[in-house]
Amino acid sequence: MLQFHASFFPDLAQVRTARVTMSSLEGRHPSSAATISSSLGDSRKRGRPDSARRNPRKRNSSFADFGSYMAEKNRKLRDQFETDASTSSADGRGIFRGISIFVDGFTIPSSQELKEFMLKHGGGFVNYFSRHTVTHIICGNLPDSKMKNLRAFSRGLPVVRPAWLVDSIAANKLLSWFPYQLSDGVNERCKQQKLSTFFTQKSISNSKNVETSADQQGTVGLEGSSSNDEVPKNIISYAQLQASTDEGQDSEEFGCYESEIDFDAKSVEANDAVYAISCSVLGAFDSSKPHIHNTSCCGNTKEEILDTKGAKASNMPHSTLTDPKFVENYFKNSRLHFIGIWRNRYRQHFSDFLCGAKSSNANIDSLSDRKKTIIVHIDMDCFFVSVVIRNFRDLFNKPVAVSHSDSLNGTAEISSANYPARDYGVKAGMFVRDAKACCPHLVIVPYNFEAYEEVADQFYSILHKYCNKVQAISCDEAFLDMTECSRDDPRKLALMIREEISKKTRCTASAGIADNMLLARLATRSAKPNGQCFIPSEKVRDFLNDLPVKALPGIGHSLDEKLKSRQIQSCGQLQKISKEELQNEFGKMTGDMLWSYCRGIDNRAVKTVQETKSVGAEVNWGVRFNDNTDFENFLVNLCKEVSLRLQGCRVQGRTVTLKVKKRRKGAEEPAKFLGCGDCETMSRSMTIPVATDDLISLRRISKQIFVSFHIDVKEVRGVGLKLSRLESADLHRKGFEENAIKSWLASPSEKVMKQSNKIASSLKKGNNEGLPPLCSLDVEVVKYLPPEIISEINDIYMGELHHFMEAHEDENRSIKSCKRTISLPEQGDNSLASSGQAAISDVGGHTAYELNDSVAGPLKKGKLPGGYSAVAISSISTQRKAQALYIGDVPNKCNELNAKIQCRYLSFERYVIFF
DNA sequence: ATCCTCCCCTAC
DNA sequence: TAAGGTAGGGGAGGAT
Repeated sequence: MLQFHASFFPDLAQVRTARVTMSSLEGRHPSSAATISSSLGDSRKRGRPDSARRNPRKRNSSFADFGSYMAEKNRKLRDQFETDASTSSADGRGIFRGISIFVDGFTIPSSQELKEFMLKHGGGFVNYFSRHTVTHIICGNLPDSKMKNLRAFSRGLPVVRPAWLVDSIAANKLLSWFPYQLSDGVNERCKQQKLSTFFTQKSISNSKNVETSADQQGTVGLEGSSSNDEVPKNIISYAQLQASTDEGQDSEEFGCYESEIDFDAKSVEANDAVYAISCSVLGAFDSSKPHIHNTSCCGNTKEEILDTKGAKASNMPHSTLTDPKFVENYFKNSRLHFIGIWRNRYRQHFSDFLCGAKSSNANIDSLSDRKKTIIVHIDMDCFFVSVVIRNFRDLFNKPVAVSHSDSLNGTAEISSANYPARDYGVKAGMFVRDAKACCPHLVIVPYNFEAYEEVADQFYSILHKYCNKVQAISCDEAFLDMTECSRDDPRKLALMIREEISKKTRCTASAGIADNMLLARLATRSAKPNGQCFIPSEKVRDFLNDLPVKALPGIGHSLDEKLKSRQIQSCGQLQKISKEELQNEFGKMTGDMLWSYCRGIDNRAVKTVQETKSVGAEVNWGVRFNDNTDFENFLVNLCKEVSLRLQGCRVQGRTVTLKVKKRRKGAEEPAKFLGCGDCETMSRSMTIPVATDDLISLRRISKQIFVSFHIDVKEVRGVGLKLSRLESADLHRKGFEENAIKSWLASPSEKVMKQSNKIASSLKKGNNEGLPPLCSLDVEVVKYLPPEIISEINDIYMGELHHFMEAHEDENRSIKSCKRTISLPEQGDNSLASSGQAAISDVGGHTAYELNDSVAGPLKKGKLPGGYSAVAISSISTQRKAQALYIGDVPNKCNELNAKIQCRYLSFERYVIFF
């Protein structure tokens, strides 16, 4: 049985249905329909009980450390900023004293540079527009429509070109801004202000933006706009939005609604007090300053505007054919990219917390002796929409969705839709045209990625304050292990957390509380939107019985279809199938998961730290190539991106995987503009013995793999590059530098060492100056290189390499006949057995083992330099002797033959092979 | 038996 | 116009 507690929303007088979804931050697969509904009432004027007003974090709580830590961190940041500002302005002449700018859109100099100018010369700079703090708006180019909107909300503030600041600095005095003001150049034919003006504008009329009369300024305000009557119902102007929020600014309480669902009402009778809070606590909270909220950094007061931060005006064309910076621009604007990389960002941002909580993983892994866990799952409600409209109360009960474009016939995708929009059937992943067909008055708002980050940071700061075992699932979703907080009722804690989230972010969150992660997550699903649900263990069976299998995490479209074809739709039905049957049908692990999950069994522990196993980048939109040059340019940029991400994570990878989407034969142009359409996906990987993050290596390897696909570049619709088998870059570099070069090359003469370094560095620079003479090349190394590399080297030697190799063919044959090979030893293996599988090490019939005792010694003892578990061996043909070159860690059980061959290639790649 | 590659599926 | 990514996990099948 479900007991529903009242929920409140100031503008909703009618009873609403709380829809249930799997997630608030939807992917492309729409979630299932509602299964549980709750009635939500109106409580516009309801005050909060005292218990809810008090500081949610007890002073003596075990979480105090985290709260204090966060507060201290913020304070330090603020101090740092203020110190910077005061120091800087002391140096400057203070010509901008009293001036505070807000930079809108792209400018030259950049926003960052302008900020530095202001700081240096005693002025102020705000990231978010506020009429209270900004004195001048600085703007480069803006389309007419946006200019008009800008004027509307600027309410008479000067909108000035950046040249005003630059010239003032040059003149060493504050010049009049008047000659620098931007004309709005409003097109008289275009009287309607539309929300669409917030989206990318193609035509930017810069030439118009000069010399305008002062009385235009400030007269295009919303209120005075005669065009308002002409605005269609489904289009709301930015200025209207602004005005509407202004009205509410000083008047009423800022409300939100909340539903509290307790799966078992009886079981919590003893906790009536808790539920008394839950009934009303979120009914309303003070919002006397609804537009002003403290931010987590710098302590600046920000006032946010519904702006196009996420869909910043740009007139760049957007496909690989037309935009040389396509990869970069693409990722800046991709919502899926934002979602995808968010966890990495979180790891960096909250690394202090993560380090502090590192040990918690180990402590809870042993399931047998641990006490019953209490898990809380928290998920923000329709995050992408909520964040964008959080300061626009009038939009709360209107259907709103987030998308890149509001073009009526467009194929832009809906990323997130609020509940009123969902009531019309608007779903994430829909094209805007279809969404508008469902809901003609749907309001489309642009992304605001900066705001998402800001709110996500606030969200996690709050979570860390209450709990030290937080597993981040995404920017808007997390698990908390509350087992150690048992002295507080977890339901009460969940409520306090949600209340604080609502207060701080103006967005609502839902929570699920249960014994394990699976049930907590399912509980949240029942509680949405803006509610919480507790599932006591004795009610799990009832809860699950009729639950659709699709609702279980891990069961997606494919598995759901397979189960449907076997007449299994609910967890109750799935429970009737034996584990063996499920394992036979779906594989061991999947079968096990199905069997456990449909019974509510989940032994996963909340993991505060998760190891990165792969890093990659992929683009499957806007990808079109005319020729190989196009493709290669794109691939280089993709490699750059991956290389940077690897460096950002301080890891390097050994396995490089290239994935290419190729237009399927006969496939038509995709319905989606510049989409990839119907494709075949091809993927191939190459494993190298030494991990890399090097752009040149990635470029070479990825190109080599692509060549092996034999695809016409005109057919390519998507490309992805990923590195796995990651190793720590720091450890790798340390091992490489300290053990390899120094230890192995220290023994030869200084001369050799110097020569080696010279070659290495010249190769790194990409020139061939200082390359060894052709006759010093080890043909045995070169011939194992991929053909395109051979070709490249051949070019370096002006075509002489091929002749050289041919000339040595006979000699090579004779050498082969007497070649011996070595194998990499197994751990603890004392012998270096001859495998006969590949010729790797020698030119003169000697193996590394025989030649170099400094290698053989440690190997024999099973003890390797630098604590590494194995060595890779390559050849050095200097003085026609083979030597072993220690190049790093090779996994114990790697494919030896493969490793040897690739080792040669890689050695060359990494320029540590010295001829 | 174990590992590897190439997929596919899933969640966000 | 429009930004269809990222990463983890597991299964199938082949190599060793």
